[in-house]
Amino acid sequence: MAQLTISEVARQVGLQPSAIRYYERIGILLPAQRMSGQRRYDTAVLHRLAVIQRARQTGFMLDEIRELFFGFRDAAPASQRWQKLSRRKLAELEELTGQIKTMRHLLEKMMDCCRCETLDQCGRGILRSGGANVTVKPLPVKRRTGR
Amino acid sequence: MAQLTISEVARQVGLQPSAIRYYERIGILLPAQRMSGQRRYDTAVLHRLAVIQRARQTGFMLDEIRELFFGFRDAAPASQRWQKLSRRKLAELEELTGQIKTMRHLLEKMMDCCRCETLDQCGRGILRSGGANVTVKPLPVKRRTGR
DNA sequence: TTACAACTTAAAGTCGACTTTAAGGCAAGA
DNA sequence: TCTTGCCTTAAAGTCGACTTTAAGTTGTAA
Repeated sequence: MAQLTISEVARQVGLQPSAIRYYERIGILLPAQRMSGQRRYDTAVLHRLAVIQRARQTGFMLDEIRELFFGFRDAAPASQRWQKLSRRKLAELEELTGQIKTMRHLLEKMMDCCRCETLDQCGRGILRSGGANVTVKPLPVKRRTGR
Repeated sequence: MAQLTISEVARQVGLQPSAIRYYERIGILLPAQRMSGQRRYDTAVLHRLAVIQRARQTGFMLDEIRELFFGFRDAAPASQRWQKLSRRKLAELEELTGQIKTMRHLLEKMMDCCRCETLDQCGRGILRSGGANVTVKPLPVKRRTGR
């Protein structure tokens, strides 16, 4: 079977080689065999990385992905693993959706109703409506995360 | 007018004193007056912080908040400032909502349709359906961010 | 006087997922 | 032999919003 170098694998799955080394280091990819010190992969790693990418696409963090691979008894079928993790993740996503909806409502109210001349006035209004002691959940809206 | 210490201000707005010092350092709060070295605030700072909190609640990052305060000609009314920034933020939130919807669809498909025995099989399936080269936008689903 | 609480600063640490850097190894081609 | 190009590692850097730590200051109470 064809042995792939790390950069071939990276190219095929759309990652940087450094990301693949990182995955190995934190234990979501098993250590690759070496040919005179260099990693050589067979095509099975592409399946593994496809699963990792799919999991990342659906909001899983790397330690949840580790759980997907290693957090079950060995015989547990893939479908069951996905079931469990997906259920949890869907709940998280629903909560997140709710938070975003709240933010949108607030923003729209702000846009439609704010007639303030100064931000100080604005602040007074927010304080009066008791809106300042609502706990702030920063909601990590990352920009330009793409490579 | 009553002069507040930093921890009184912090308590009233639900922040840590260190956060307020941080805001001053990065320039979204003006340097406070000092009484023998210690910061003393008058109640106007509460309005200022209310605006900051409201902006954080609606997804603004600290440099956007700086823009809200200092990124306009001085005479620009608060309502106009909110208009501009909110329009932008709403667009961002809509995009985010779309991303989450995509993730949910993928997750549900995974839950309903995956009959795989092994994750390797899963990966093969994902590869076949061309799902691995979709660019991954990590979507920072932070957990336990609240103190 | 001594203890204490609350403040000050600069610098470093945190979280997650990587990337970048620095220093070096190894094989193929000119 | 030397260069080129790809590989290796460990360690440090990045981003955002803070917090924590270490070391020192100030005012008040016992």
